[in-house]
Amino acid sequence: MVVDDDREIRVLLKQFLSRQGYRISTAADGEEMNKVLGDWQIDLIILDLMLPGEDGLSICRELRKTSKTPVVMLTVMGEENDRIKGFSGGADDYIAKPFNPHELLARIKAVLRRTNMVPPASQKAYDQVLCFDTWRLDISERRLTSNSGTMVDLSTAEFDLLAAFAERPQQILSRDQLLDLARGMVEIPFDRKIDMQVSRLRHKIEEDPKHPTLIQTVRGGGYVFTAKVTLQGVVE
Amino acid sequence: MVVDDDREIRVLLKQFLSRQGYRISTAADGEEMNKVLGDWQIDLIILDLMLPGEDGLSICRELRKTSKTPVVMLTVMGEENDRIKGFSGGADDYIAKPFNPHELLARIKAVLRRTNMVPPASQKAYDQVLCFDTWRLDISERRLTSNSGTMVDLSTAEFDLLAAFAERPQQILSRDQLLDLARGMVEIPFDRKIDMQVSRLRHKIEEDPKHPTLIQTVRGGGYVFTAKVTLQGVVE
DNA sequence: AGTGCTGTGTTACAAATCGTTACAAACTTT
DNA sequence: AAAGTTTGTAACGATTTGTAACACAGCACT
Repeated sequence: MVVDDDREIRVLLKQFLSRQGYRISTAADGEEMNKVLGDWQIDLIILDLMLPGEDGLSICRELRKTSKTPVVMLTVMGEENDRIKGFSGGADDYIAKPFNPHELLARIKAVLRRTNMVPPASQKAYDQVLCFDTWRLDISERRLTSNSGTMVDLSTAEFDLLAAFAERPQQILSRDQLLDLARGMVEIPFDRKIDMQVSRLRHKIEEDPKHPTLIQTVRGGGYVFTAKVTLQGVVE
Repeated sequence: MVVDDDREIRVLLKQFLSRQGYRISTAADGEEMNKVLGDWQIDLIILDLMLPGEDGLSICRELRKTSKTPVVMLTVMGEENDRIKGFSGGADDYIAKPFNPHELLARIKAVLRRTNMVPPASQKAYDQVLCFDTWRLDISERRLTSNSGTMVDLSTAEFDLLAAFAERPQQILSRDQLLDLARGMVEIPFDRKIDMQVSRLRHKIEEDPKHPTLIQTVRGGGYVFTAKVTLQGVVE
């Protein structure tokens, strides 16, 4: 369960973690959280420290009196005191916003393992290879190769951006969405980070970066990955 | 968690108990122990009675004021008074040095059972050989061999790091997590230990350490073991 | 068609992060 | 005790990422 007053975070975490095989409930505050807890068996709670009304820390403390459900606390970057307080409130782990969803996933898995709960099905979800144009993008091996077999060095940001695109072809993705999907970050006004990364990625994968065919610009809207993407599962 | 000023005991107990399926943090004195307790959920503390600075007995008494974490006290052979003092300080059990690690394990299990905590899954899970790329990693024999049968010398740290990776493939592991998983240590700010160990390990297992395919860097996130890992169980 | 405004692409450079080298300290083996 | 090995630290180099500024493209209005 994801407890955060920021609707965008709730929606995006639900989408991301659902794709990893988890079933996600969401709540905007402590009251809603307790209602969900009353109705559903919850294996782990991702709880924002800064909530309106009752804050995450006291919610966590109250929860600890009656429940052993593991808690991963979302804090504000750099607040070491909040981190320590989170643990003293009974949290099992913490992660600072802005965060990379993959790191959150790793922490969730670690916490569940620590509490002897079985992660969802397997890592098969990660054994996917996405094929487009003359490229093969291996998500679990974090590798891009051309059809002829030669590997292209992609930086962390470039790989994550390309993965976000390839997983959602033919959808216009705003800069805000791309930042969140690829980097787990929140956009600030007039932010040009994504434009820079798109330009760099185009230089690595487009035949003619000045006239891109894979990643196309939607003026005022963001970018769209227009390549036809096919999923090539790896047979075991 | 193992609290003992004797580094040898810390390392050996960590290795032995890790092989039994426990995750071990270590501390050299009470101050370090409290730091670890502030950051991590600890199920049981193995605490040496004779510590520099504040002794184990008073550490245990202080701990008992704020925590129910079970404590197994390490005492000196023949000190009946220490044994009695240990219990009066709140220890849950004691064992005299020099001790048989298997007896310590039995006492740990007994204490955990008494406090209704479930030990981790069976130790069968640890009689395992993990295969990836052209390598075979034997966890219980602590050995890495190539598919052609030649052995590679790995130092303790290198082996533990590789095991941590191979047991959690496709998951981004932060430096903090790696330090904990592989070394039972807590990261200090701007710590580069893991980076150094990763570099050394890459030189031993990667085909081209400058363009690593097994251990990949996630900038700002840590490292991820992207090799496909298969479990080859050892037939009993 | 011309003009002005807004949005995007690119370049240059600075900042941040990670990889490597060298060497010292700690540990292990002979 | 000496030699060998492992680990950690500091500093420098390499790579990645972000920012700012300028150039160019697209769109709306006249």
